[in-house]
Amino acid sequence: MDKNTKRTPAALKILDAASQLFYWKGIHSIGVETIASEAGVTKKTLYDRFGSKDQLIVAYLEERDRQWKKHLDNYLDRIPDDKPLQKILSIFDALEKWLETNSQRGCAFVNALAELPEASHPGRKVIFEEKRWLKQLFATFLRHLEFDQADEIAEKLLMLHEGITVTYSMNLSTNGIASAKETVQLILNANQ
Amino acid sequence: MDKNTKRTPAALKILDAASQLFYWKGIHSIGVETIASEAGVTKKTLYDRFGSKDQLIVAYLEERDRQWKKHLDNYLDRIPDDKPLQKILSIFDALEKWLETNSQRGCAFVNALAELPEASHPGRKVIFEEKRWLKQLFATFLRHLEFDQADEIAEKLLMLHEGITVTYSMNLSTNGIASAKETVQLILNANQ
DNA sequence: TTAAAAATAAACCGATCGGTATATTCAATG
DNA sequence: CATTGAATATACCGATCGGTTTATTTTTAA
Repeated sequence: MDKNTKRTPAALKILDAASQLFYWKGIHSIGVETIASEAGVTKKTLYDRFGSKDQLIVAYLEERDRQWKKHLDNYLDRIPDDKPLQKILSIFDALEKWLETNSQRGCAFVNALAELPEASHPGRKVIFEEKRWLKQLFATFLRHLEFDQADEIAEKLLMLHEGITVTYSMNLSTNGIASAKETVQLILNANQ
Repeated sequence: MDKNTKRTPAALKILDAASQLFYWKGIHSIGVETIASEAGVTKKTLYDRFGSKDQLIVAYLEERDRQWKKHLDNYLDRIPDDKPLQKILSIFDALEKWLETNSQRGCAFVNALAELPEASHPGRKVIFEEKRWLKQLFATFLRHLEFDQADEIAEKLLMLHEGITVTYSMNLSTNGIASAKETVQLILNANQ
């Protein structure tokens, strides 16, 4: 957000176009030429603002991260801080809505990781950090609930989170994510 | 396998090289030139045997499917047919070993789907069919166990299966897949 | 108002992409 | 032994890749 206010109008259009194209068509199948023309902008402008395709990829991932966290906050903020159980459940509600509106092609981070095998690519840091962050968010709420082994349970919840996303994108979750939420309840009940 | 016995030696070398390169480097970042040279073979031979890169991609996915099912059978065959519960659990044991030895970079099918956005690409059929098959395998064993709603529970198990794979590839499953197996037990106990 | 930053326009670069052509050699089988 | 399928070697194709260059115009702030 701080980062976005300092972006020029053309940079915003580029990031917008790149986000859609990268997500829906894949990172490597889309060329900078396509992104520039889709954004109604010159390739020169793209390179002046972002430096390289790799840096644009990083910006795309960071922006996706920002949007997901903003979306998630809309859900978390409605739950009072003394209801950590409901906070956890609301993460899955947020995910459900997110999948319906922004993620018909699966998790942008998982997909991007598939296309970024080089250990040194800076985009990978963004991806790993995003998942680690979510796991820690689960763990924090679990600790408030005074669960033993908060980290272990957080791991299970994260697994579910990722599993839903994959199956949803393959049209294998026939009941929306209701199945997943039942399993969440099961895990929480079992360890309390 | 029937398909593999009729493959020429060069075709086998090509498929072998392509499988490794596609899985570890991604489908679009690897060119046919690289595959041919890695296989110690001419590009002409590659095109004589596989026709196009897209058809080679399909062959790669079919071969991966064959190998996973063969690996899985090694586990399932050890369990007698009148123990469907243990059959289900052995699927997750098979997955654990599979992840350790063949899947450090996540699920080949999920990754490939990320790179094949076009609805008409024949590789997508292979991918969807693989997941649908696994879900049905779960459902079959659950029906033998006389579970109500075998399909719904199969869905939950598939979610776990996919979730493990994702978190494993991101080094987020600190206890191997022990956490996942606990959740499997939880699901099975809850619905019996 | 004026100077700097941002954006346009368009040509250009070497490298690589997937795929083809032609001509030659090798290996197996009837 | 002859035929045929498989493989090699190599040059080539147009298209596209990510990225650069130069020159000009527009926008924005001090």
